[in-house]
Amino acid sequence: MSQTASQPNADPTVDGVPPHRYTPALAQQIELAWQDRWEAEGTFHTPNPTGRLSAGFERVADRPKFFAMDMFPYPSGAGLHVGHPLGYLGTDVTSRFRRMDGDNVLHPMGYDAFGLPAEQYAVQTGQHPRITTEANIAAIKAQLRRLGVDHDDRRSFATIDPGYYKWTQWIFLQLFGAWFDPEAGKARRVEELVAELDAGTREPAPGTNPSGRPWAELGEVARRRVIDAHRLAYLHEAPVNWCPGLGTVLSNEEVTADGRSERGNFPVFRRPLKQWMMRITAYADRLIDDLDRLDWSESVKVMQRNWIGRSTGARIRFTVGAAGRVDARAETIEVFTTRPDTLFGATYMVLAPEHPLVPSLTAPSWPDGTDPRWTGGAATPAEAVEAYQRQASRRSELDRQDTGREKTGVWLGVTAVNPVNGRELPVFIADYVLTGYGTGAIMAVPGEDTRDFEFAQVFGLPVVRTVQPPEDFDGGAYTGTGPMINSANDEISLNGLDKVAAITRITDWLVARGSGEGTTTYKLRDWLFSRQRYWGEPFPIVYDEDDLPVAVPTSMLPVLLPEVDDYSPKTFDDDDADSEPEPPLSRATEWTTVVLDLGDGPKQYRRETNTMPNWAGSCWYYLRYLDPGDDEQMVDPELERYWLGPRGEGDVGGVDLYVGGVEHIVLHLLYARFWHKVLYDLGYVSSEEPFRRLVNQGYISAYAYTDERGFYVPAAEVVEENGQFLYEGKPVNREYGKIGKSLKNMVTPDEMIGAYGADTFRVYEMSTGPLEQSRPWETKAVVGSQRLLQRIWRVVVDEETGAVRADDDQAPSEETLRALHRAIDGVRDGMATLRFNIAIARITELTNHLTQAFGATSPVPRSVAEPLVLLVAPLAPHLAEELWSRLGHTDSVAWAPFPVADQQWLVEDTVQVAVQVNGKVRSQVSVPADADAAALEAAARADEKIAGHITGKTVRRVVAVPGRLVNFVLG
RNA sequence: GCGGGAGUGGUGUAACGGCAGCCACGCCAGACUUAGGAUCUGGUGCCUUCGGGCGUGGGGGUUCGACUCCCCCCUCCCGCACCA
Repeated sequence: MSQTASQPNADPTVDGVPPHRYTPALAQQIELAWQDRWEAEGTFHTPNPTGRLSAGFERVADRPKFFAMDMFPYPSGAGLHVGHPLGYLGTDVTSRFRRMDGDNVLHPMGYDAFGLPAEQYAVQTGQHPRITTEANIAAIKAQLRRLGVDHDDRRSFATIDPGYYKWTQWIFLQLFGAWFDPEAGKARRVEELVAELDAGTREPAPGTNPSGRPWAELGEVARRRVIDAHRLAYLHEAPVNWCPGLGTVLSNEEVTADGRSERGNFPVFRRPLKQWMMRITAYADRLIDDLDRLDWSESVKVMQRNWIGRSTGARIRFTVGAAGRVDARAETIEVFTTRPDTLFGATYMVLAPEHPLVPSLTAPSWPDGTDPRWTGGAATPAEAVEAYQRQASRRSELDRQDTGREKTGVWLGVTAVNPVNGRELPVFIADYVLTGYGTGAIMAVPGEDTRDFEFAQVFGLPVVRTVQPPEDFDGGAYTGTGPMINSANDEISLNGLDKVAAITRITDWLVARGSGEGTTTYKLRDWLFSRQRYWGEPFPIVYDEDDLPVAVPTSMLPVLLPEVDDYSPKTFDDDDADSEPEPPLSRATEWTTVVLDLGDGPKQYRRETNTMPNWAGSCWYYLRYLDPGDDEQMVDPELERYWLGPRGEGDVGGVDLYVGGVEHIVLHLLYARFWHKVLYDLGYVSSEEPFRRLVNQGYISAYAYTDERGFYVPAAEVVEENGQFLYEGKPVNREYGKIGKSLKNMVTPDEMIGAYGADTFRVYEMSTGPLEQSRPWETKAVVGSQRLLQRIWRVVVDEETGAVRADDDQAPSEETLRALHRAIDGVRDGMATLRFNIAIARITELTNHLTQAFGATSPVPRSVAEPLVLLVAPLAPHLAEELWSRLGHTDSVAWAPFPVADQQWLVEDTVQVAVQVNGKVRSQVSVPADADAAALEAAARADEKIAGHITGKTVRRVVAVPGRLVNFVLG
């Protein structure tokens, strides 16, 4: 452990420093000794109610359980900076508090270890990623241990352990072996689907049976394809971001606005590839609805709701009219709209450029007199369409969503018919309509939609208003509310109705005519689950002679990651858009081909060579903490019920406190919730949600400084003088940002622990604000926390003699008792609400009171000294253990009962009450705490200053709140 | 643009609708010291003619009373962003 910072305190042997002062050197000594003892004695071993980790359960059997957890770290090798431990310390303080207060506390820690950084390092060095990963894990473990966290080390694991990813693969097989029954609203096993199809009680779901022939007439291979299309984990040909230069597909987040890879700046192409997908969209409703049952912040819930993006509306079908078309074959364009009420205002239609109907709808030629703005300057619609499609395909998804761009598009040369009024609507393609959302086609209502209005302006299309705008409306699209207008035909009128009523009426009309129906769509897409990478979980899937996927039997798990010579995917010429991904595993030829007996004799199979994404291992790790050594099952149902089960009717269950960064709000938490719900449906877990209470800890940033050239200078060496910041005597400019090497403002926990000890570091981090709040780091302020711990130490230990100052016989004064119980009350409040700053402030007040009352050497009543040590124990556990032991206790303070405030000492006998005149405080009077309003008023009137204010005036009203204040309202 | 959150001393923050600024950093003074980046004690919102006045981003409102509740505006942070 490096100790680069200089110690601010003198060595204890130097003259002037008392020999038994709590110095950083002594803190180090105490901390290391207690960390060894905790480990040797298994102080933080949490007993399970049953199974191999159940030893000692009888000690905690009557306690309520409490499961506290951090988002586990990815061991990057870059090392921790002072911002990283914030959340870990928050759960640590909470778990220590809950243990002392009588809970059976589970507080484990594991490591998310598959992933790209280790693989890239392996590609560069040729070293196996496991080696660097394990070294990084060891480094983080040592840092966490040095912070004094109370993790149960027996429950630790990494996602790369074969004993762990065996069960990640097993969960994949559960998803592969299940389908979503929309009637039941839940996942069921594929065997049940087959049985219902065989029995004729169920038809294949829409889109799963391309041949359209009845199930009974399908051959075996065709039937398997139908089944495979139902599965929650399924293969799907989908457009992905293929980057030949990197040899891999990229997520949307990894592609820049100009269509290149964020890493390496290689061209990225949208191309269809067969990939594993997870049918998370089937769970969209439950993922939204169950948010209401979670103890999460509203902002996180809103983000998840937005990501899922549920919107209700209607599908409406338009038949394509005759204009310009020679082959009069009828086509139907289906659109999705949230505003079917505005159907009378539709004046044109737009398809996404990639819409499958585009080729068949494109007219052979432009009709005479076609507006030149509609043709894109092309001689025929086909040429215009081709040019426009090419242009659109070169734009990345991100770029297409840039709202500032002027609307573009071309006319297909045809019109469709508005079912409500027979109006002929020209059909365009335009890239402001997205392929993946809704039906990839819209009815355009420029009167009430901003985007459609913009397009209509550019292309000279008519605008029909169907919602009455207010008097002062100044044009453009009116998206507000108002009565419907211009919306009637022979059969139906919406005029005068409000939006909700109009939607209901028009939808009923469309349904009756067979032209549409109410529906719901989602922004959420199914989860792309394949990666062309080495350092991930292999799929437990092989392909047979029909090239169809077959599950590897559970008995053959785990499918171990094979050794390879080269960890990189095959890369191609940067612009080779037609190249095929070739994952690293595909080159492990002895591995990819395998002979297995899957029940019908030994046959040759080909293994899946993609690996799972990084999210897989983090989707379910909370379940594995319950017993990571279990080789028989993913999780013992009895343990799951105990640690995660619902606490009562309607309760979702789950981890009691989950702390982590905001960056995982959407993807990780959504994916984990999805898997958990599948496991719930299939009967493996009793809880409906994985994380009952979620807290996002704030970030710690730090000041950084630039010189006159704009270069960053080492922040640690900048001094402040008279409000100016100087580096080597020259003024520098102060900025504020992420802690790290690039801003030269890195501060590590190791440095702080070296300079002050872990307890001081813990107290400082916890004292700077509520856990959720982001905050600046300020090294110079750490000393305040050290001073506090020194004063607490001094309350118990005489600095000169080392003798314990606790006095068994002395009774504390009433004033001291009040200070103590106020502190207990406040500390409990702070602990329960994760506002550790409050808890520390109350501890400081008590300490300051004791320092004043008893000086540096007088005996301190044991009945006050001991509770003080207990109060600070969750925050500064090493210091507390040492003092607790010096006070004569042989057991760890970690299991000592947390003090309970006595109400008697929380109420005062007499209270100071403010006296206001016209709402302004003019005086204070001292009255008995139980004085009623009349007594309060009398005391206030008797006060000289008040008498001076009210004599000769008319007192119109007197407000007297017992225990609070008196307010004279003058007339 | 839409949605969410937040604006309080020099700084981090604290205040069941009831005395704004607890606690800490910093700063000022003192004690102990050869010394102080140690420790301890006291002071520290702003203005002031020393009576007091003004203060929680700005403006309104509700109330006897508003940092707190309501409306409008400003600023900052976060998320989403042509999602039909």
